[in-house]
Amino acid sequence: MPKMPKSSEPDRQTRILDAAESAIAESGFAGASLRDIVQEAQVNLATVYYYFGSKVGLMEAVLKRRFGPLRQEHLAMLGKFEAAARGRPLPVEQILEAMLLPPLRLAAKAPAKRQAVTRLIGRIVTEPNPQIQKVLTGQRAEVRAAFLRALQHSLPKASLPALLWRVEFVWGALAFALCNPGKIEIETHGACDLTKTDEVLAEMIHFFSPGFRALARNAG
Amino acid sequence: MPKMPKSSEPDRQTRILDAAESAIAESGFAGASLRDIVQEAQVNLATVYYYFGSKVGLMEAVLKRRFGPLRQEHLAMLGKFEAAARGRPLPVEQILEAMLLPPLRLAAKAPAKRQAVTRLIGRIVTEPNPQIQKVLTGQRAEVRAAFLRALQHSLPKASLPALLWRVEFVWGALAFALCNPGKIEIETHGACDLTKTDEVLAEMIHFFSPGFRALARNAG
DNA sequence: GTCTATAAGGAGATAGAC
DNA sequence: GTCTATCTCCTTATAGAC
Repeated sequence: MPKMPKSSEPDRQTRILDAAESAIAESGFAGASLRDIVQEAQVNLATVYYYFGSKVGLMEAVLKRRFGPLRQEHLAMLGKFEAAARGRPLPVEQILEAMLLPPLRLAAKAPAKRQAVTRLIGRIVTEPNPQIQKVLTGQRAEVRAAFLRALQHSLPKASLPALLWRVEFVWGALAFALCNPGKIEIETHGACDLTKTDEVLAEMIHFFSPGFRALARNAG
Repeated sequence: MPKMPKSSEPDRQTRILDAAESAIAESGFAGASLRDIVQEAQVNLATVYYYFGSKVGLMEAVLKRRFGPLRQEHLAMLGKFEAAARGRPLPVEQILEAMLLPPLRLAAKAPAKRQAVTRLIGRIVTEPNPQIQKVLTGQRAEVRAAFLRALQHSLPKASLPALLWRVEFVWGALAFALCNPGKIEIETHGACDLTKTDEVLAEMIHFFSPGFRALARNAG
């Protein structure tokens, strides 16, 4: 049975992953240095190599820790809705909720970690490095395919490119909102608050669903 | 009269800016190294310091070269539509066109530079470094304010937060689509092609305008 | 598992010759 | 304006003691 320290700090691997997440958020994957990371995590430099093998290994572990569970939540939520619908098409509002709510919940975490988690999303989205991308493209494709299937079922008259573009646009709006934590709040003088998950979710669903429903009428 | 070499390569400053743009696209602001940049630009390391003073100075120059003109195009296009409307509210489709077309045009540049330019947009969007952000926040605020005014004029019943969120969502969808050049094309097996500016513009306008128009009816 | 010590090279920046 | 040479510090990574 692994140790569970009664109080204070998490174990070394977790501290390293947390620190790495912060460093990536601040400086990107290439700019994040192991020395900054081990200082913040209060571990020795060699500890990183013992647990993660290399810098790339650590980066991959950082991504897997967050995005593995996220993928599962996406598929689980969509599956729950589909099971309840018993083969009938889902309303686009439900499909959007299954797309948006898991990442919004992830972003509503404890304030100390919130900025690191959300900015990590932004760093990934814009990272062309193949070694980093490879960790995520597989599961991204799986999640996108699931949502695309649901949308095609609900909007049979819509063309495939129209749906593909719209899925990209929704991901983009979400990623952009998430990866600028604090900035949107400041620039809108508090009118927009990303931590109010329910409000943001409602706003996004109200904004996007008419654009999807328009595809039900004409061939899009 | 400054030299204009008859053929071949642009001048040193331009070569450095181009190379820096590529390096930022690949590795981010922190990860881009001057040594990689000068090698690609085929200039001596000291040349960077002669023309740009420091790494930060070079980064700022890279941003200003692209985003100064972009801001002007945004305001010019919106102003043109508003002049033609003579005080009457603009259709949301026109406001969206003025938001979307200038960046889409920028992204449709010569193939060699296209990826660097579009990924630069992504890198900026996700960069929390204050020194980098400071270069852009001012003009971003000006452009956003202009579009917000136009939207409030066209949709007087809409609440301010509803409009602010929607503007963020549109920017996000655009930035996300732009900063993944090539990836969307591949993942959709060619169904989505970012270089077809007119198609992408039409797709985005069709997707977003119903969500704005919905605000004309109810208080959003 | 955790540490010290160190290798081997890359980083930004500058002085000074031409 | 352009270049060489160099300073100083930081980088990833590893060998080996405990």
